[in-house]
Amino acid sequence: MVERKRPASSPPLGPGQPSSRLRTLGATAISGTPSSSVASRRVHPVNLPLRSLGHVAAPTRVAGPDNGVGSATKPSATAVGGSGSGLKRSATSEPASESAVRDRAGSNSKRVRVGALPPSGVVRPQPTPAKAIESSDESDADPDSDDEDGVNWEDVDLSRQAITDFLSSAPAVKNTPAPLSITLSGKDKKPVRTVRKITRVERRIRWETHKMHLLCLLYHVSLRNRWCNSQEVKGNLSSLVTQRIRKLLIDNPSDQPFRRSQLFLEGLQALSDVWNFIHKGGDPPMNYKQFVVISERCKGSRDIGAQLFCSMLRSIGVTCRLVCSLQPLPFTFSSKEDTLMKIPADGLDKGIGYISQTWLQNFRRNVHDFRQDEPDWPVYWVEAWSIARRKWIAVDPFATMTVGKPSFIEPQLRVAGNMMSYVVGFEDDGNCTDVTRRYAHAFISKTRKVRVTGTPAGEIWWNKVMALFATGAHPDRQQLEENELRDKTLHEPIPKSVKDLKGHPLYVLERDLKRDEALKTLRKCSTLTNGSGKNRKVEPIYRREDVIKLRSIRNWLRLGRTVKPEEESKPFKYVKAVQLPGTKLRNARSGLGETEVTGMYTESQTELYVAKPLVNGKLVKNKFGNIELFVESMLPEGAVHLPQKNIDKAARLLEVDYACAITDFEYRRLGTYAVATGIVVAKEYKEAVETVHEMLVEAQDEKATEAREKKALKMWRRFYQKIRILEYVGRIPEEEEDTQHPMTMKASDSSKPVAKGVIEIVEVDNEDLGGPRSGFHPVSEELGSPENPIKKPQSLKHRLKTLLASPPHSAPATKTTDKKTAKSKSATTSTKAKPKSRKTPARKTRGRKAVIEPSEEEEAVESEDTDSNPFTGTLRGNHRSRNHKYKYNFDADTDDDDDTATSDGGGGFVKQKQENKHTLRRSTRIATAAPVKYTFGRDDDLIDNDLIEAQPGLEQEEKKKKKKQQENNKKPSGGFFVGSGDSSSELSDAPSNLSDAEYEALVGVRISKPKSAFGDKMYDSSKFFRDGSVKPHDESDDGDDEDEEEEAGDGSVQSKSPVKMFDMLDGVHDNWNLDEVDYDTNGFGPAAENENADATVNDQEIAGNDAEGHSDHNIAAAGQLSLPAGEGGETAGGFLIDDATEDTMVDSNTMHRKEQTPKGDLSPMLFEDPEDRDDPDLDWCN
DNA sequence: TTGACTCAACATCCTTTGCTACAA
DNA sequence: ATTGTAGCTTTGGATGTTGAGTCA
Repeated sequence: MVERKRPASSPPLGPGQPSSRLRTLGATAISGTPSSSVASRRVHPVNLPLRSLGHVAAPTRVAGPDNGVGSATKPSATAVGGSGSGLKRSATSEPASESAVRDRAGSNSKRVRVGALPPSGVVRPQPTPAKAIESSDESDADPDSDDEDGVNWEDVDLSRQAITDFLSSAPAVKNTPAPLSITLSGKDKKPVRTVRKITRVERRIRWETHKMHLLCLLYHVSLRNRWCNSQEVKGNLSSLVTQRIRKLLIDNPSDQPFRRSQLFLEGLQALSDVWNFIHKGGDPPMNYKQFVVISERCKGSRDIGAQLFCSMLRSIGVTCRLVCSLQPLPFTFSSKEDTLMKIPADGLDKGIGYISQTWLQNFRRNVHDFRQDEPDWPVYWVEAWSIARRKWIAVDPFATMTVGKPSFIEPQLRVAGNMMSYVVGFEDDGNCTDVTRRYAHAFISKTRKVRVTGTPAGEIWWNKVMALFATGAHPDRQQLEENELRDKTLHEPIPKSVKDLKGHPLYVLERDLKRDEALKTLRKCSTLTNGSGKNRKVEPIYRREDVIKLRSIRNWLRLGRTVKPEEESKPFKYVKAVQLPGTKLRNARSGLGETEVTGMYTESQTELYVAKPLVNGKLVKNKFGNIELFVESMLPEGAVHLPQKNIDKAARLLEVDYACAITDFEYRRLGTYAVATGIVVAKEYKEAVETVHEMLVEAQDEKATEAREKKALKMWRRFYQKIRILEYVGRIPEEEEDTQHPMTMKASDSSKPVAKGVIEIVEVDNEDLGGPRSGFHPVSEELGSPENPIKKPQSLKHRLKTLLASPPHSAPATKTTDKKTAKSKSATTSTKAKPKSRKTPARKTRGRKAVIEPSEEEEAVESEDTDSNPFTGTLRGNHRSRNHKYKYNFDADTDDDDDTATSDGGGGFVKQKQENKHTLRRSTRIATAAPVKYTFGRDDDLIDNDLIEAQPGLEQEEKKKKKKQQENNKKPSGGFFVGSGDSSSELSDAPSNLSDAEYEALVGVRISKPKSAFGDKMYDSSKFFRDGSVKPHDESDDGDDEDEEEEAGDGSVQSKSPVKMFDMLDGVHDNWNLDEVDYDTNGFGPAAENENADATVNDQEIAGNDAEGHSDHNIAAAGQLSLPAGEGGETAGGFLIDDATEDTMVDSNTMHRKEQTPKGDLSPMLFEDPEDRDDPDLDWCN
């Protein structure tokens, strides 16, 4: 019935079973230690099948009509796990009565049915599977709580009888409809052998448990060793040592060494004979006091005896070690382990496939009551240092009763409860030494395999552990011992079995050679004879040192070596070729046949790879246009490897010959792909390329800094706005609420002020207050509604267009600007096609791709670019080409388009570099000043124009600023506009928690003083809101602008009667103005309306100037405008620079910046970024 | 009883130079 | 229209390892 074999009652596996003695003693250390927690984890899976049942585990296990295993096992497990106390009960009612199990199973019949579900593929109606599964899920709703609640693994009866009864019962299984017989009844077919699955998790658990147990045991021995040093204990024991024995043991340097050695051994033997009253059996866990008591009574186990023996030796001054053969739980799996139950390993319980009875018992039996008879081999003994022989003498006074015979101490077989795998000796100073090699007969071939040191990682771990206990107090002694142990290991006999030879570090069978291994010489050192009679086989055994590593040509190349030409036809051996599917496919496509075999070569058949040198200063690349550089020695002579990221951009910019350096390969689904790390260039270009690269990086950093500053400013701004709003709403006098105030409008959604609504406004607008126009916008724009999703990318565009069509105060300028922009765009488009018509720019190589040199045509285009007017379409039209050449990236480290890009001067590298250095230096300033100029809050094009417009002549500027200042004195300098001049004044004068100086301190930029955004015009907000909230337009426009998107998003409406906003602005009130006012509120006041008009002119002028020959109008413009500020400080030409000129300066800088940065980077920072809403960093602002 | 052998199930090694959608 | 880049998806056969089971 039971298909899965469970070994007949066999004693628990030796290796897995800790010594009872050690266990007893170790219980102190182990009980309640992680070991037990692991144990509980191991037991806990008993509960898991419940969950597994829902998944109906392993059909293969649920096999056959008489395949009781699958069905029986699982339901059993179910029952056990289902109750969570099933094993408990069976433990108490020993053996578990069949009826009890039946009852349990019967009461859980639903589960059992689920567990007995047919395997997948069997067409069989499943009785209420959902319910069943649900049921099982319910019952296993909280496996952890089960664990906590009560499955105490220590209470589980793991006796063989109980388990057998338990497993063989499970009547519910018998009563279960036989779904299993349908599918897998193979009549007389031999049942398929089921192989126990040992999952990786399970293996890992054992491995970790093993290590943990080792640590516990080590600590335990360490503790006992310390107790042995106790004066109390030593005092109790020293009286047992007779004078004769003392005389024998105490070294007399005047004697002959041999005699001294003999006397010492005699003394040890004599002392061993003193003590023979140690009883058999285990010791309960004890504390130090009990240990002292035992030392007085001299009654205890052999383990205690050995410890006291050690103490006794120390009491008379003999240097000795307390030696212990640690018995950790094994990490290996043995077929002789009595498997308790199989637990279906499904997706959830993967890894906990089996519970080993033996394994668990090893925990259980830590209790001294479970002690068995003493084995014949010790777990504790002593090593005494013979001064005369300069050697450690093993003394086992109680088990083997030997002195100086270490080979007697290892158990001959792996007897139950005593496997020698780790033998450690603790000296009186606590120094611990691993002395396993002294006692293990076959340390390399056998013992090594059951130690963690069998793997490199394990070796490292063990060395670390040993280092913890090492004092290094006696290096000479340690060195002597190490030599002795190494010598012993090297002289271990050659194994006489295939098993022991496998993986042996010194010897090898030819059959065990791996695919890429070979014997360089057939130097036989022994033979292995197998079988008898006609099956007798004799195999030669070779030395491992004769094994050499072979590699294919490609793999040697990976190591920087190439197969000698004369050896290529003579591989050391052939192996079957391995090709990836992708490679196969490629070969098939290209008509290449599959290679059947691969030649493998030894290192002696190879030589150092020497890359082809440069030819005429050009790198010799492979067919992919790259250079393979798996090791540095593969670098061509005269070339250098520049591994910096994205440095190829610099090389392309410089138009120097370079090649991507292929340093590795990635293996992916569809093939292997080269990994390029930097580039290879001729040495002479190194400095230039690196310099350019540094500049690119610098530009990138600037960009990042700018973004950071923007973000910081944004956060402060939101915070500041809210504070101001709060302050303001707290200050609005009752009478002022009669005014048509947007806030009150918003609160009441009518023109009637509602005093209490003010507070509500703040709350309602909580989210949107953080927006760029927080609280200063028409309600209709501020809040979205469920019907009107926030994100309406085109609405702003439309709005702006509307604005531009009939702006209240700067319509001509705006129109002009718009036209110009359109014209520019048009020109851009038309001229962009120009290079394309000539030739499509070569696509930038991407790592592995070959580098395509620019053609002459492109170069011609490039030269045209140089001559082109920076503000003409020609330039823009060639932009892509230049972009390809990274002309603009040089400055801004971006490849993005820039429609307002200006000429880079058209010079060569040096010139370009110098100019750009200047530019970069300026751009730093520009970057910091950039936030200020973004106060327009319009489309990028508009901004551009504004910025351009804002570069008037100084004279004009001066006048304008003066005028504006006057306006500022009259008008509210910030905040939104309200109908009442008084109230606006109230608002504008509202104290701010953040001064401009604070802003400056924060972001390191100079902030212009607030200006009036409205000039002399007074705005009637009631007009604005006369039709209630407005809904932003949602027209299909380009929608490119994120800011527009943002505006649209903010502009979503909660209004009941949305009206197209801009249609009713009457050219007086527009959102733009509101924006401006809002920005003014924050001290980022935009140019006044007149400015806009003037600026347009100035823009044209500047453009004209540029057209007349400014190679870098930015520099010119900036120089023109910024110099006074830089030199003259705050004033220049009699007006405040921070008020007006600085704005202008910023504008000019913005122009400059814009030409360097992609369009997207020009997002007005004072527009709320859509992402801000979800940005946790900004949450505190809300 | 032990070890060789086979089987089964995984784990690991070996291989060794794109494509596409989308955003700018 | 062009170009840069993120993301895709995680091969699959051979070999090696380990434990179960059988047999000599």
